[in-house]
Amino acid sequence: MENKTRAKLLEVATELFATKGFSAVSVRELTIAAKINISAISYYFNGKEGLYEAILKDQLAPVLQALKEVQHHISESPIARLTLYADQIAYIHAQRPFLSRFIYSEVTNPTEYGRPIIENHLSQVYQFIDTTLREGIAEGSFRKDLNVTYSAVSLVGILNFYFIAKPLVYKIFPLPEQADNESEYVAHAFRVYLYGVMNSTAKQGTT
Amino acid sequence: MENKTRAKLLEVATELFATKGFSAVSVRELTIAAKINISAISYYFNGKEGLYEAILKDQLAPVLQALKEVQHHISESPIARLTLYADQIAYIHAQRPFLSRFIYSEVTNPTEYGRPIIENHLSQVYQFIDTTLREGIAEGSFRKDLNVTYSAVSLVGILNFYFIAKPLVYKIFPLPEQADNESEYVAHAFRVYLYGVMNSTAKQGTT
DNA sequence: GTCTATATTGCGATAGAC
DNA sequence: GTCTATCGCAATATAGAC
Repeated sequence: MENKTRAKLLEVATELFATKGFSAVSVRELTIAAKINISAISYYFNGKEGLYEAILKDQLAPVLQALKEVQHHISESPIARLTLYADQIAYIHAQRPFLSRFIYSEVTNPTEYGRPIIENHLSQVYQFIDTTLREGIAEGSFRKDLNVTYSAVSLVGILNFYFIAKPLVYKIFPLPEQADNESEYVAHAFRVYLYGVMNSTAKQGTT
Repeated sequence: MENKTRAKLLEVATELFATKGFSAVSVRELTIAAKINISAISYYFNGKEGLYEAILKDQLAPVLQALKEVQHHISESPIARLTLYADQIAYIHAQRPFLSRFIYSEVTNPTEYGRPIIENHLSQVYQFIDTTLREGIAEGSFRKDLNVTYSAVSLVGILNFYFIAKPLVYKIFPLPEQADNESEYVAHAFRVYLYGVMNSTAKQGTT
């Protein structure tokens, strides 16, 4: 029970920053929503920016973790490694429903603090995909006429876009909200992508 | 020479709103950057919000136009229609380098004014893709085990993500900035997608 | 650790002179 | 159509009482 105020503030601020963006949220709004005193933000986080930084760091922690995890599987095949990456994306986004909003916010409208962090994260992701695609091409699994950079962007786009578009998509196509559609979508999208980049002579065994 | 002030304001505000987001831009910042008087915003656009609305409307106009254009080609094959759509995306984004930022901003952190507009636009896009994919499946061009909703999201994701990630990608992989990489990317991504959703028995004639 | 009260700054908007 | 001056308000932050 030590830090109920701090915890409540983090919880409320995560949702508000995610949905409205950093600048559109005021500290008053935060403290009213969290039902805490206005001075608590300075007390615990040294101001609004400190609070945002703490939240961003917390949100991105599992992404860094996942990247390290994937790096430990260099011995596996390129396709297996990309599959592992896709699985982790589904898992992480299922755990953190606001993560994609923070990332997209920082990509489209970077904050001073967030920009270098996001750049570093995405850079690592692209390096990993780039390397893995090159190996897959050399190995003969992927088509050799692929532009590796473009293919890397395509993979990130096809896997991640769902998480930001989700509320909109469910508004347009009222599907049954089921338990684990994150991983269902990612599996589906990853299959489309794999079929799209694979060498046509080797097109089996991916379901 | 009638409206140099108004035009300059629109130009500067488009870039600033696109890169920083609506709330993070102040009217003072705008008028200093445009070297105009602070009262011009109210005079021409009835305030900051009116200015943003005018810009958003202007940015989205070609998207609506493109959707109407595509609807006129119902007689063509599903693949031809999706190809036409992809071509138009490349063309529109090449013409409007800030468009993707406005769209992503409104999707991740909607403004009061922008939300319904963007929802309507994306709804039309998804309806079009949904319908076209269903036809393609019925016709036998696309795999019949596709989840149509997921496949629609995947197409939008794979085609559009590049435009928002572009500055970051060029930072990570310093490629030669060439004239028309928008349509080059879209063509590449669309090919990957098509290979991914097509019926494997019909896999030729798409290059 | 929580509160009130307040300092300070910047915000968006506009009245009214030119 | 452009300007200066200023209004009213909300922003973040903090000093100091409890």
